[in-house]
Amino acid sequence: MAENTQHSHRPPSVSDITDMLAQHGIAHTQQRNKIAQILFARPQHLSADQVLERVNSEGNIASKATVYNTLGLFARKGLIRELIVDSSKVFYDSSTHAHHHFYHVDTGELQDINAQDLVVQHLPDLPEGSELERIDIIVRLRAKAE
Amino acid sequence: MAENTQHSHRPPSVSDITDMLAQHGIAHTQQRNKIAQILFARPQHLSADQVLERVNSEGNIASKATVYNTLGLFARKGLIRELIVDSSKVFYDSSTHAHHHFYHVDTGELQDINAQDLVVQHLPDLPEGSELERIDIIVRLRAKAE
DNA sequence: GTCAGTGCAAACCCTTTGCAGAAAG
DNA sequence: CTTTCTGCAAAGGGTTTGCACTGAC
Repeated sequence: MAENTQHSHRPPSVSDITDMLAQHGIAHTQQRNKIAQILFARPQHLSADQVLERVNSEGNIASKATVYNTLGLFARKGLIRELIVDSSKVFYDSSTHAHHHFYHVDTGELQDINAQDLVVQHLPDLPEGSELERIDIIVRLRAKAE
Repeated sequence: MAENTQHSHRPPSVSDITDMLAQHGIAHTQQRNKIAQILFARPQHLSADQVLERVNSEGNIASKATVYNTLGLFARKGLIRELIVDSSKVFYDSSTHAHHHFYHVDTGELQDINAQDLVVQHLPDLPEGSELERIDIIVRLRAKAE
């Protein structure tokens, strides 16, 4: 049974990937499969450039345009999450469940914070006519100056 | 007495601006003064482009390079705060006191949330060797689909 | 055969930089 | 005078796009 999802911490099988794409209404192609395999190998935060590099690390699988287009598609379809943390590039998070992030400003490294470890006490009333999309919490860290 | 600061909600006078720059170790020039006047006229969130436009709305005061350089300088010196909210551009917040933001994803509009209206219940232990720089909370909103 | 997906290169846009000239003290 | 700041234009870097080609049903 193909019950792995992007929430699992075990690498999904090829058929899990196929199912995952299908469930989100995404046609599967060689390139999309490979990109999904890389993303969902484990919970991680990758830039488009890093994905491109890994996709083609063992042969030419996908072009830059396809990687960008595919990451955008996956994000729109809810398979992955765009993280806006750094003004110079976007990161893609292969975990979409509610959680937050440490961001090491010196290294550019991202690290998960479990949702239950960082709870918002009381959300203020939302402005008229708007509804909540999501709450992003970024805890910015720097190397400790001893 | 020039007691207005960027925390005030009353537009600071010219001499307040001069003092503010001096207190942050920034030499004052015609361009920097004008940019500061625009930023601190009221608490607001402006992109570099918006600042550029306003600076030159009544005559050529500063070039694009100067506006970018000055905003970067002000942010490094702590007069203003860089907001990373949108992958396409940086916003500068003329309020540096602790507070958070609503972000209307449809319109790109930013709105303040008072720090006391959105409290983090318990911060998880920070990773070894790191110290807190700051916590950014962005409440992303979309137009309500009625 | 049809239509969606892909690849390439060029375009884009925000931002940064190099360097010569201007301004401030 | 000397040093810092400014302006211009060009370069930079991540991302998007136009369009012809490919490939899957």
